[in-house]
Amino acid sequence: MTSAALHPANTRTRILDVGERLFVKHGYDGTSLRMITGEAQVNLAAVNYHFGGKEALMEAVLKRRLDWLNEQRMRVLDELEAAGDGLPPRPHKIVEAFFGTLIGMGCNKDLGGQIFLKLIGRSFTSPNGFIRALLAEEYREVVERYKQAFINALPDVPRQEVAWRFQFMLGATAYALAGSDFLQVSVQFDSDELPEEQTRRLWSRLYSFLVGGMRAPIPDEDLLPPQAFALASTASADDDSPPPGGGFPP
Amino acid sequence: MTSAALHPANTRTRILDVGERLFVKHGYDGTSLRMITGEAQVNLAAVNYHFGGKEALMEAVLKRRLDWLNEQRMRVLDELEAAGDGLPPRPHKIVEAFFGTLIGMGCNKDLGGQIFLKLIGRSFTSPNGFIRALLAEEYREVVERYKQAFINALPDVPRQEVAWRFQFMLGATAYALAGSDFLQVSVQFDSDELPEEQTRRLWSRLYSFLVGGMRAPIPDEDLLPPQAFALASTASADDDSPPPGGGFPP
DNA sequence: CACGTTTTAAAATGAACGTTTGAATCATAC
DNA sequence: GTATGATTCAAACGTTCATTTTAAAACGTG
Repeated sequence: MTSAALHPANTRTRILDVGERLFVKHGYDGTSLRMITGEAQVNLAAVNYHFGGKEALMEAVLKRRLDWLNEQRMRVLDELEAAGDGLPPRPHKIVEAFFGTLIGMGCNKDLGGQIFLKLIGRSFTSPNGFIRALLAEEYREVVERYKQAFINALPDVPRQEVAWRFQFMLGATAYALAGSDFLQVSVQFDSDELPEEQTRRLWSRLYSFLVGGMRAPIPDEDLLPPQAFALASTASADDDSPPPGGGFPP
Repeated sequence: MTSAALHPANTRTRILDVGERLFVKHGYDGTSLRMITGEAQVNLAAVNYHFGGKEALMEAVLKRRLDWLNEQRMRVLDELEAAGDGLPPRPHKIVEAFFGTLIGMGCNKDLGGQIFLKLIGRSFTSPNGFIRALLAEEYREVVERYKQAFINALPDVPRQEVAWRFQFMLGATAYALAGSDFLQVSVQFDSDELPEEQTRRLWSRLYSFLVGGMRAPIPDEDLLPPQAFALASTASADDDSPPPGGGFPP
């Protein structure tokens, strides 16, 4: 008799919750089914029974949140366009609709909270192809619609440019969410601050940064990169000499 | 006799080159020493002999590029400050110095090219603690100096704000470099374009986005996030009902 | 040529991995 | 009470992993 009574939910949900947390902490490859089932206090075979395998579990973990998120995003954009009397929504409102909806999930434990924000932030650059493929498929419809909304809202900006800036915004957001140690070095957290309060501060700052980037002047096509581009002479990156004595080899 | 004559360099460098490429393709956890030594056509034990182990190999792969990159960054900022007659460099020149130096490496095969850009882009959010710790240590000095340069260049922007925007810029850059499939869906590449040309176009677009974000108005502290924040009623993310018939369980 | 460094080869270690299996257990309806 | 289907369980499967240990072979250099 394992003490399942201590836990809030059934086996399936417990696996999803623990899996979500451990996939964030150690990555997909770095998380074993034994770690998950051990912490969730369920049997090892339960994952295969309920989901069919490790990949299918990851898929279920992601879809549980993404389905809700993308429905919400569609609904918010619906309302935005309905309120405009035929006029396209302003760019900053579209930014708010797409990214604000995501960040908002960080304040709601029932929606995964900050754990899910980290998971989604890291999944975009996962080395596992099936994760990126799943995300691309889950996001395709929503991204297509929002991209069109941006294009309509910014008639003077070339379509290509809009697509790139969407990409940059996604990156700045995903990266801020992924929350590396790096951030904690470079940015001083008020350590006794609630996560929800942290998330709100993050949002106000991210929001103005994204809108600022989205409204930037169209880049000069002929802009030349700095001197570092295409320099070949000063580079001696390969070190063919043997390692210094005392280190390896022994 | 394995055909070592086909390869351009010695064992050490061949391991570093193949390791760099495979760590990008499959991630650190997803790359085995057998994959590396097999593709590099060196003995399995060579990694342990030359580097001491898998982690030490990853460390060597990263340091080979980062040492050069950070020296270059220091040098460029030196020149920028020397040319200013006591005046602090303009913000957009600092952006160019920090991120342009990085992007420029993508055009130089001897410096790792786009492979290294992807590696560094993904390493920041790696689930492996020692990788993030290594990056934090390698970047500490340079980031501290550039952050101070930004603060001097933007006397009206609070220090905290500068740190956050630095973080956002890093994210947008790292994410653009990590180059998920997502980007290739959302952005149409001219497929017969040279990687160097791609990198130059990326830079001009990224540059204007970053500068635009850096110059955005200071965010309103009391900005309230959209309706998605702290909503709890409509959420029913947990599905405790058994899976539908036909799927799992069998 | 001789010597120390580097590379190769093959084998073995112990641990951890995802997955499978068949029996035991539980809840529920007859 | 017992039959039934869903769930949980302990145990084992075969594979792969990083690492270590042998030893001999190839190499560059004084």
